[in-house]
Amino acid sequence: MKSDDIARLAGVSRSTVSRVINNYPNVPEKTREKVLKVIKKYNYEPNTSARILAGKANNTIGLFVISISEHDSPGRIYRSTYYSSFINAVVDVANTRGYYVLVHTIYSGKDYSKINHSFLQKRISGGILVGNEKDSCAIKKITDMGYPIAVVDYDPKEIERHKMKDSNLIVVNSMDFEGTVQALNYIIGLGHNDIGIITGRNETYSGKQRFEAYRYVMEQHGYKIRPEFILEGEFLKKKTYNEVEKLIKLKKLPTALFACNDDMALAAMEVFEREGIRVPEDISIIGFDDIPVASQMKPALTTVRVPVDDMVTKATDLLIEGIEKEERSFKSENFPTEFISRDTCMKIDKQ
Amino acid sequence: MKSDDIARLAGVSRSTVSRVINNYPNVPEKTREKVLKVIKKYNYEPNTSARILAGKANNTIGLFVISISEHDSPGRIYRSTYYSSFINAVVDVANTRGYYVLVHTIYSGKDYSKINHSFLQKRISGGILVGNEKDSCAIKKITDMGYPIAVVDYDPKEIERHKMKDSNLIVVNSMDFEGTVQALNYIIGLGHNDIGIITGRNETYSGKQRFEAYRYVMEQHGYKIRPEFILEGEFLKKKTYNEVEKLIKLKKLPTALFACNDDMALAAMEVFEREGIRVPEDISIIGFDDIPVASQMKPALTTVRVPVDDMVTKATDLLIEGIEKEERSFKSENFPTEFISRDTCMKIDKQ
DNA sequence: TTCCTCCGTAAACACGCGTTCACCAAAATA
DNA sequence: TATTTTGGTGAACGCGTGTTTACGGAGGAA
Repeated sequence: MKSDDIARLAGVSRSTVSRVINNYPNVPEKTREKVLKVIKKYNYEPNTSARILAGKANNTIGLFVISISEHDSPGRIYRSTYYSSFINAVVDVANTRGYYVLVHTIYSGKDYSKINHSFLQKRISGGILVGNEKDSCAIKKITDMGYPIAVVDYDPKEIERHKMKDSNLIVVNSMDFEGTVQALNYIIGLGHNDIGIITGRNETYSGKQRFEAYRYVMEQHGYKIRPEFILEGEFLKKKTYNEVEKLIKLKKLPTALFACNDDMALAAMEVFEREGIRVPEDISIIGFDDIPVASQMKPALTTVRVPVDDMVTKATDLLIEGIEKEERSFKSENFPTEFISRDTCMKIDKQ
Repeated sequence: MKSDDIARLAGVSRSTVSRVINNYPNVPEKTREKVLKVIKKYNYEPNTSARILAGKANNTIGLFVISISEHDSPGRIYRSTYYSSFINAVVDVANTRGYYVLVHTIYSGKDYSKINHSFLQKRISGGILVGNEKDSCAIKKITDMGYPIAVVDYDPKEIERHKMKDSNLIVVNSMDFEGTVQALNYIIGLGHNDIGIITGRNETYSGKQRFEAYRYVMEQHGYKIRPEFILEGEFLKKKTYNEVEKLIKLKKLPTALFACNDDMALAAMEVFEREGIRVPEDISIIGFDDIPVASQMKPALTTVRVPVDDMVTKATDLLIEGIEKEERSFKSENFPTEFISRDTCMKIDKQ
């Protein structure tokens, strides 16, 4: 069933059918209804590839996810919850708005050419990705081509640096600096001043923010940052296991540990438990993100909630809106975090 | 950059370029190399839409996921880990084999027409979905069209019933009946005979299997199944909260509870803890799936591991293989489960 | 030398739809 | 009534690539 057939069955020309489908003017109501009836009857829908070839939009957005699955033990793969909910949210929003979602994993900066490729091939008319400053030039290249993309977790400084304020770009962030300050002030309020940190990845805006806020708060209060209390976790559980095991060999442990995400906080708790170090009696822990598990742990993890779902939903919404209105404008949105006090922190004088 | 340009630059005709790209015969080695050099130089790749329109394969598989996000509390969405790892695995495998993945959520049986639609539009050349007997006719329709699909968690009886043994169908299951028997025999070995169950969804093969195995084992041992000990959990946490709250109002509780997935087991544990019922001292609990959290809980959840990642990987592999070899055959694969004993079960005489 | 075969190539058509342009009929105006 | 104006329509072309067909040249056999 193609438009030729519909035209024949409705007794009009193919171009009239096209005009009806695309809601163009210059077609009298009577003719329009006649054509629509035939379309309805045969359940006709124009062929996507042909439409794309003829220059129409493709109703598809690309989702590019950085692959960070960890092989916990042989044969077992741990996939971060963070990115999983990411995909789900995008697909949900896009589907309800009539869009397809093409998911692609990205392994290294080199893979960023895949994004351009998908645009060039007209497979997608918009893209969503998680920011990564290491590849900020790649993003610049994409926006320079005029392709609309939405980036979640991206440094505003990079936007300035690449002069992307007038490109077709959507940036959605969470206010991690403020969130970190709030969490650390809370733990300091409990009497802690030997506070360690498990850092994330510095190529990430959120990773940078959380670390810098840590430094800022410590300096503000005049507390010393011991280099041996800075654990390089890279947002990964595996890395965290190693770092924490190194940490507990020290003579003196920090009284509190701020992990830049929940995955690492949980990993640290595992090691502590194995080694007989009690949380929060011997050491207080704070995480970041508030992944679903955090509340179910024992003790339940004190953390900072990042509204990932809202952020991704917003990013997708703005992207599709921009595509449909054919706007070419820069948009930015910041979501506040929420401090959630649970059971992994304790007053220092009780210890 | 289109094939016309390549032809001109290489000094040949466009059809020669096409023959080179598609590895057809009748093109002398010298010409082939010349053309390949130009293609390489300009980084040319044929336009996908045009290829599809001209009848070529589209290098894309569709992934249709049943949407079962739960709204835990207002503004918070809980998405089952089960389906998340599903998407990740498919995308990983497909991408490494050079395939795109189009993800679509399905809400009801009616949405199954979307699958046919994607095939008709030649957007995809293969599909992967999670089984759901409620819509088994829809799957029949798809296979009847000759479209290759892979189904994870699908009842072999449905295949018989619809006579799909000679269709282009791949079915991948886990051996849940055996897994359940093993788990229940373990708990019975600990002295339990008042064993309750939190059921999954019966439209699901795994849900059916796990429940029937429960009935089978109980009957084998001559233990009575009390209707009030059968909680209808539907694989959902929310539903489980309600059911467990109803359960604990009874005078006599079961001494052990078999949950048809980990999500529900964890939900039950939450309620028990809130109500001061100790696990495993007052009640033993077994889950199913072994989602990553299970091992991190306190007490760590005793469960039956389902190799979801392996299953999905296999399904995707077989699907792509079938597409590329243009085989039209039925294939079925069953993955064994693994019983994992942790800390949520206890001998009955100790209680 | 002549005829036939084989091989490499280019031109032409097909895929299904969007779009432009020119044409014709009907309505409006003079 | 004659002339413009307007509105509706269909023919033709373009999108980029696969495939078929026909043609021309080279090589071998009679």
